[in-house]
Amino acid sequence: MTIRVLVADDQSMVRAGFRMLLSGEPDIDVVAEASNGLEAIDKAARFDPTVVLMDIRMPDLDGLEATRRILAADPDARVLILTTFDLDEYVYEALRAGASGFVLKDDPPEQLLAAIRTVAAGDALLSPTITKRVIEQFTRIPRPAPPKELEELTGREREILRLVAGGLSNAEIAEELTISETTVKTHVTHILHKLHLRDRVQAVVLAHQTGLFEASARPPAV
Amino acid sequence: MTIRVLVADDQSMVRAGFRMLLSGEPDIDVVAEASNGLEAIDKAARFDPTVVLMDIRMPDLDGLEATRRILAADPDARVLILTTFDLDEYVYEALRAGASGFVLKDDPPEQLLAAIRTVAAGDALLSPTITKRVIEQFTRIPRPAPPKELEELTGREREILRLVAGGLSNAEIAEELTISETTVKTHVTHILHKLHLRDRVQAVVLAHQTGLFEASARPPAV
DNA sequence: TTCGGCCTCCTCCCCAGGTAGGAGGCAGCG
DNA sequence: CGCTGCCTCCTACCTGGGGAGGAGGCCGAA
Repeated sequence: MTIRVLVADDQSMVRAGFRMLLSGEPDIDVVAEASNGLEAIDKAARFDPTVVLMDIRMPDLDGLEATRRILAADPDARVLILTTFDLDEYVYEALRAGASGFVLKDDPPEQLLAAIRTVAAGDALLSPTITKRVIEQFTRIPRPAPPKELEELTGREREILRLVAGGLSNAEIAEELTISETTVKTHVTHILHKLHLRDRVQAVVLAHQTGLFEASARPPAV
Repeated sequence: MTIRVLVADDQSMVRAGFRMLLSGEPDIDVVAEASNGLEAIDKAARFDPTVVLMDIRMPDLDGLEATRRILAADPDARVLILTTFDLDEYVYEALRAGASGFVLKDDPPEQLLAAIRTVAAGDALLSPTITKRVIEQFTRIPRPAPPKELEELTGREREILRLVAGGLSNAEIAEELTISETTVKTHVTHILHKLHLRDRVQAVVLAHQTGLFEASARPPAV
């Protein structure tokens, strides 16, 4: 099964470069090109590529917004962001927009190919320099002292609170912990009562002010 | 310049496997082995390896604590964490402990080799499946990296956002600013769209993480 | 003057989230 | 043994919040 690629970049030289690079790979086909965001959305819909290689800086509509819209239309679409600059803000933006990966145009060709295959396989990938920064972001932590009332929470409740503080909905939390949404609601209700809070929004505020969120950001449980 | 590797894993078969795998690489030498955390710390100090391949589950002292201590002794040390299960909830803890990367033992050999070289070069790396999870975690949560969109907010919108971040309901905000609740809703809707957020909960998370919520610290009444 | 951005307010509609109340399973403890 | 706390899940109900869409007034820039 060949990997169908859409190349979206406003510079024709870059597109040509990718065509050239990818033409040497038997398992990868470039099925379309786009020179701006709007075109990318259109072609993505019409050619249904396995992977969209997306530049960020493009006329008409930038790659980030284009990514958002493509993902909105087809949540299963995979977008691999290409960029020349390794500016942080774009990374976070891109990830939040739903991109599956982020590579630099001057990464070595084998890395680019590997990235395309990785993303096509449904995994995610960041180029190493980017990974490093993401990890650094992720890692730095403050930690004040928690109010004693927090201690009245059971282990499970604290776990739930952490996820609530991460901005997750009850449904997402349920999926995360593989329990029913009803159960999540029960826990949330108990948390609110114990902490004398009105709604989850206040719980988020409290969690962040006590540093509980940063202190214990937890991974998804697959 | 060859890459000097220390392999720390309690299973001798795993150590042997790595010796075998790495012996085929001219630029990589296994200079020492350790079968538990304490030994790993000791050998790391004595052999000064370029990269430490570290298992998490080990007797005496687990890989996370060993990583912390090695990093404490030598901040430039590079530790690449190995794990068997990709459900390992220790990913984040490992990163926080200062590990440079995280790979699965059953990743394809080329990936493992690439990981070692990447880490040796001073970059960071997560295996694709792990990256995917980190990203998922990362994306549903509005993240730091002050989104430039924050600047696109009008003065009024920012004012509203601050109050939202304080845990106030729309009605309370309306009263606070002596405008109608409808107007507040309109502003909130605009804020969410501009920042690409789903609901006010995520807005609160974002506001707190970007430090936007400084002055008007009005915690939810205990 | 016209145009666009901002602030204000409205209606109609839907759903996620919170409340109330109950219930079964399980483990630890006196 | 029975009691208690925790986790799990359920139904039924109501409301706050968010989406969509429209609208009028004010002000500064072109």
